[in-house]
Amino acid sequence: MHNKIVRIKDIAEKAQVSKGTVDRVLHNRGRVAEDVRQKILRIIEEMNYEPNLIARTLKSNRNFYLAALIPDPLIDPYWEAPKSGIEKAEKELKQYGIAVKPFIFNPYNIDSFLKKAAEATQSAPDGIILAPVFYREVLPFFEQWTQKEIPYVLFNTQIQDSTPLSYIGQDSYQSGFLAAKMLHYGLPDPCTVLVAHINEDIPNSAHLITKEKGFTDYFLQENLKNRYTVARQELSNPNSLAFTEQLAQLRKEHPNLKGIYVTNSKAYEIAFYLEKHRLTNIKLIGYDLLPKNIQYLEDGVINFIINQNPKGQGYWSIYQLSDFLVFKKDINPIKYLPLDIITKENLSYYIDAE
Amino acid sequence: MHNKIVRIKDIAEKAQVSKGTVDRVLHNRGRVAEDVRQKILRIIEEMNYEPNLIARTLKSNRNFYLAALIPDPLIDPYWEAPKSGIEKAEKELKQYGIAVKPFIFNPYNIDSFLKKAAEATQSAPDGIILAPVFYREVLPFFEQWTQKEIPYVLFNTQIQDSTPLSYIGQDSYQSGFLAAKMLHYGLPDPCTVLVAHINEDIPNSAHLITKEKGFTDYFLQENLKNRYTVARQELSNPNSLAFTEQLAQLRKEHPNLKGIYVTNSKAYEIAFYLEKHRLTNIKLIGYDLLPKNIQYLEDGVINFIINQNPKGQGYWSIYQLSDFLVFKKDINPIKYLPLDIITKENLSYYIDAE
DNA sequence: TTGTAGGCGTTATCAA
DNA sequence: TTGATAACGCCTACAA
Repeated sequence: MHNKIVRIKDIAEKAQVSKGTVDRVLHNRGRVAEDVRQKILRIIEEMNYEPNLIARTLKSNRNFYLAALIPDPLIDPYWEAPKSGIEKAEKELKQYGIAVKPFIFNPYNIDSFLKKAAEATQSAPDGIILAPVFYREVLPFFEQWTQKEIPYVLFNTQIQDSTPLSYIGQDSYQSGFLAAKMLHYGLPDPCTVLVAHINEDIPNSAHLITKEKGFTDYFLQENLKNRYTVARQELSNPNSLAFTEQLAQLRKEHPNLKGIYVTNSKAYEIAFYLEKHRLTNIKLIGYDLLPKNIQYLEDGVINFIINQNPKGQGYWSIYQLSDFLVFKKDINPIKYLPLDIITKENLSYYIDAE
Repeated sequence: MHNKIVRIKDIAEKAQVSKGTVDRVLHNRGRVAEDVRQKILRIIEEMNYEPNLIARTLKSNRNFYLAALIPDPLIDPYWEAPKSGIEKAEKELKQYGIAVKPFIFNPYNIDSFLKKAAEATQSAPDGIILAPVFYREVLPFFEQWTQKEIPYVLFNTQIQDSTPLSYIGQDSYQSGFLAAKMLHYGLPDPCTVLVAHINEDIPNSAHLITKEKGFTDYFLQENLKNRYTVARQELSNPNSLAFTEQLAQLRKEHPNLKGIYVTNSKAYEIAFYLEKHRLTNIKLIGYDLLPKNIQYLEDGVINFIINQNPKGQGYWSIYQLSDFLVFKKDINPIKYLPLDIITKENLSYYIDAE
C-alpha cells in the first residue's frame, strides 16, 4: 500500500529541469521555453500531480480578515446559532490565518444595518459574509463590494439580483412544501390549515413569501385541493393585545382549524397561545431550535420543527470564503443545507452536535 | 485585527533559550533543567501558544495504512454508501499520508468474514475500521488488535464488550422509538402496527433487537398502550414463497394492521407487496436511501425513511482514525449521527449531498 | 543539559 | 530562460 505522493521535485527530476521551472509552469508565470513547458505539462498529467495544500498554506502564511454582518442575537435569538457557527469556523481556521470581525446590527432597524454595513465596508476586509435581511438596502453594497473586488457570501436569505461568491442556506419553496406534508400527514381529512407570519415585514421578505407559496402549493395538489382550506394571516407583535385578538378572530372564522404553520422561528408564540387555551387538537409546525421552541417541542405542543441548520449556515459561510481565499478551491455558488425534520424523539442529536 | 500567531521561536526568544529546549518542554522529553522548564511553561501559558498543525503535519510525513473491513455492496447494496464515504475520506486525507485498503466480506457468510478479518490483521495496518455484523465472531479479533495495539473504529453496529477507539453510528433504541413516533403520528386511533425483521439472523444482531425495543416502548407509553397493538414477525428471504405467505397470514391475524416498521434497509420488499395488493392504507417506514427505497418513497408507498447517514458513517470512521493517528487529537468514543427523517419532499437534499 | 542544523513541499527571489 | 536558495513552523538527530 504505497501512497507515493508526487512532488514538484519528482516532476523536475523526471523532466530534467529544476523545481523553479516546474513551478513557473504550474502557475502560468511564463518565462518558460514552450517545448519545455509542454513536456512538463505532460509529465504533470502522467504522474497525476496534485499540489500539497499543507505545504502551500504553510508557506503563504498570509492573514485574512473577514467581516461578518449579522443581526443582533440579543434582539432576535435566532441569530445566536449562526454566530456560534461563525465562531466555531473561526476557531478552526485561525491556524490558516483567518480572523473574523462581527458587525452586529438591529434586524428591525434599517439605519442600524446601513451604518454597520458601511463600517464593515470601511474596514477593508478580505471577504464579507452576511445575512441580507433587508432586500432593498443591501443591493448598493453589493455593487460597492463587486467594484472593490471583495468577495461576499450570503446566508439565510437568497437574493436573486446579486452575484455572491456563494449562497448558503435553505430552499425556501421546498421548505414550505415539506412543512405542508408534515402537517398533512397527521391531519384529519377535511379541515383548515393556517399559514402564520409573525411580526415580519412581508413585502421586504422574499423568502417568507416563497415558503408560503411552497406550503399552499402542496395543498393545491390534485387529490388534496378540495379537502383542505388554507388560510393565511400576518400576525402583529406577539406582545400586543392585537395578537391574541387576531388569533381569536381566526378561530371564529375557521372553526375547523386543525393545523398551523409558522413561517419563521416564532412558533413558540403560537404554542403559548395554544397551551393557554388547551387547544391540544391543533397541530403546530415551525422553524428553528430556539430554547423556547425546544421546550414546547418536548411538551408536545409543537409537533415538528424544521431545522435550517442555522449554525451550519454561519459555519459554512466562513468556510466557503476561506476555501476561496486560502485554499483557492472552486466554490459552489449555492449550497443548500438539508431541511431537517425534528421531533421530540430525535431532538438530542441536533442539539448536542457541537 | 492582528492574528499574531505565537511560534516556538517567540517563546524561545522570550525565555532566552533555544527552540530545541522549548520543544523538549512541549513534548515532555525531559532533559531540561527544572527551573528553565517552569519558566518556559509559564511563558507558553502567558503567550497562549498553540502549535501550528500545518507545520506539524508537513513535517511528519509518515504514511498510514488503514484496513477497512466491510460487507460486499454487491451482495447487500446498503454497504455502497459506507464504502463511498470511506473513499471520499481517503481522497481528502491522502494529503496526510492516509491510504485505505478495503477487505470485503460476504455479510451472509461467517467464514468469509473470518477469512477477511484474518487477512486484514495479517496485513499489519496502522488502524482498522469495520462494521462488526457478526457479534460472536468479531470478539476474538478485538483481543488480537488490542494486543497488537492496533486502534480500531466500529461503525454501524455498536458492540458493548469491546473498547474501540470510537463507535460511529446510530442510537438504535432511539431510532426505533422515533420510527414509532413517525408511524403513530399518521395513524388512526385503535389499530395494529407491525415490527418486521427481514432476512436477518436476529439472535446475532443486537442492534435490531434494540431497535425493536425502542419501537415497542413507544407504544407502551401510558396514553397509548391500550389503543395500539404491536405485532412482530421475522420474515424469511423475500425471494421465497414463504415470505408472501407469512405476510398473508399476518393480515389475516391482524385485520386492523395499519402500519409496518421494517428494521433494516429492506422496506422495499414490503413496499412491493403492498403495491401489488393495493394496500394503500397501510403506512410503511424503513431505513436507508437505497435506490429501490427511494423509488417507493417517491411513489408514496413508503411514507418515511430514516436515514442513518451510512455514507457519513464510513466517512467519519476514517476521519476518527486519522485524527488519532495523524493529528493526535482526542477522540470521542461515541459519535452518534443524526437520525434524519426523510420524505419525498426533502429527499433531494440527502441524495445530492456529495 | 542545551543549541544547531537540516528537512518536510511549496513558493518567491535572485543570480546566472 | 533557467537554476539555486531561503523561508514558512515544527521536529529530530546530533553535536557541544
